[in-house]
Amino acid sequence: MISIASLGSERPATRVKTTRASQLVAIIRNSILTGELKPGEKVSLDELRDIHQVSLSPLREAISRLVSTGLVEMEDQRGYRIAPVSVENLREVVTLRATLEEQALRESILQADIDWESAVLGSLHRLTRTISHATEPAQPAKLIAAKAELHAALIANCGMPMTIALCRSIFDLNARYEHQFGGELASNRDSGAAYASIVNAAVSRDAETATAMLRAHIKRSGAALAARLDTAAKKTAPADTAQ
Amino acid sequence: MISIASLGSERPATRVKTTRASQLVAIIRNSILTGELKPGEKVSLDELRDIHQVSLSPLREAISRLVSTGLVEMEDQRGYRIAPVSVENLREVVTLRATLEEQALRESILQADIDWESAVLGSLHRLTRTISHATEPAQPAKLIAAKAELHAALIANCGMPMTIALCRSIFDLNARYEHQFGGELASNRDSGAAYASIVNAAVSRDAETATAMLRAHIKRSGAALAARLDTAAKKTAPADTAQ
DNA sequence: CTATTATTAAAAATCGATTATATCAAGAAT
DNA sequence: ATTCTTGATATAATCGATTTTTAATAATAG
Repeated sequence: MISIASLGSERPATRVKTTRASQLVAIIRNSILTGELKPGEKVSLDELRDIHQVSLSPLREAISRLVSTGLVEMEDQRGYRIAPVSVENLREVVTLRATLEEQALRESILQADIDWESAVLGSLHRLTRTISHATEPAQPAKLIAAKAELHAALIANCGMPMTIALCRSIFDLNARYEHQFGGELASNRDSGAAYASIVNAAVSRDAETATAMLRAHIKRSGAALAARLDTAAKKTAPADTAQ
Repeated sequence: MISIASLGSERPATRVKTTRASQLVAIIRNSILTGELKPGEKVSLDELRDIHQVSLSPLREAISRLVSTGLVEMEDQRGYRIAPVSVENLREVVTLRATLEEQALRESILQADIDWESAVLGSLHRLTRTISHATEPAQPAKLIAAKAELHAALIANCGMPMTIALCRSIFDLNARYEHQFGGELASNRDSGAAYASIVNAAVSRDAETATAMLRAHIKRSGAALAARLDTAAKKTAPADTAQ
């Protein structure tokens, strides 16, 4: 039954309506992940208000939600700042990722069904194609998005909603470091093979192999990021004591 | 160099000034933990606004922060509700607690120093005395607070701030179930002994024993809660299909 | 000249009111 | 009688302005 009213321009067919706060969360999150908003930088609410043409209420709401993901930090009466990056933070992020994703993947495999396997293989395919198409090193965003999708697909079947949300947040924290160091094709092709092995073990319902390889992969890529972060830090500030 | 100024009363060791939003977080969190605000219940912002005599801005801010701890759930355009309780949720909470606290405790022990050991033993003492004083079964709040303090002390030395914050949030989610089922003295005395063993292993820097016992303790008390939750659910709604 | 206190400008927090959305109830049409 | 539409009401989301707090600067006493 299609009514006249539903054909009007007032209401779009699909439910695209969302709150300003939710839209802002997505936009600002992306700005942080891409480094447009730099780590450690103070968040100027006035400035963001101007840029996105919104009032303070939804903006505060959005920032508040980003605080809960760890991308933004707050201090009472002193406002917000983009969460800083550091080797210590990266280490913790990698440790948490390894632990939580391992546990979630194991549970996903235990409850494996055809829908889940299909989704995982689909995500692997997208990632593989994204890697082979990525001859441009200047476009890491799509690659990271494809990785995010695969990681999410792997753990989606674990039946633990909080764990899934946590893994997503922590993946974002990790992604910020990956964005910072651009796309290095060599390591990407390596990780493509690694992902294929992990997925293969997962759909074969070999939980031990799959979780061990996932953990190893997270640790390995984390170590590579840490090494690059360390050299970058030494280059930009060889003997920095102030600030 | 100790200046006169630093000896004045101007600067307290901890920050005493807080925002209304932060005060509300503490108050409402407590209302949820004690069950005053019931699981699954819709959060009436107007009502809370009336009760606490504040405007919507700090109230929304506070609720928003509680969403990030998992105590409150939100849906766009449809407001907030107190996170419901369920055996599935309890299982996930216990799983997450066991995993995260185990990892954090191991790291704490690896970096052990005298300050940390002293704080842990202090917290154990407080918990022990709280248990022995708790002849009133109607006062589980103090007991839970003492447990929270000890758990926090155990992992405080791990050097992973996000993990510490996560553990605190998840402990709260677990505490809600404990509040629901009051203080059962027998199990409390048992857990007193268990805690003593854990602390003993921890300060002896026996990470393997300490973490294994902590994990076992979390799982065991979680299983006890699950059993009681299950019987309670069957009692109140033997054949509940609606709602 | 240094250190403390007063002044002021910027930013955060909060408020009261407005706008948009969803839920519920009643009536009309099939 | 049941379903659909329409209107009324309640609640969520947002706005612009006000109050409070902090940070920076100037003034002053030692």
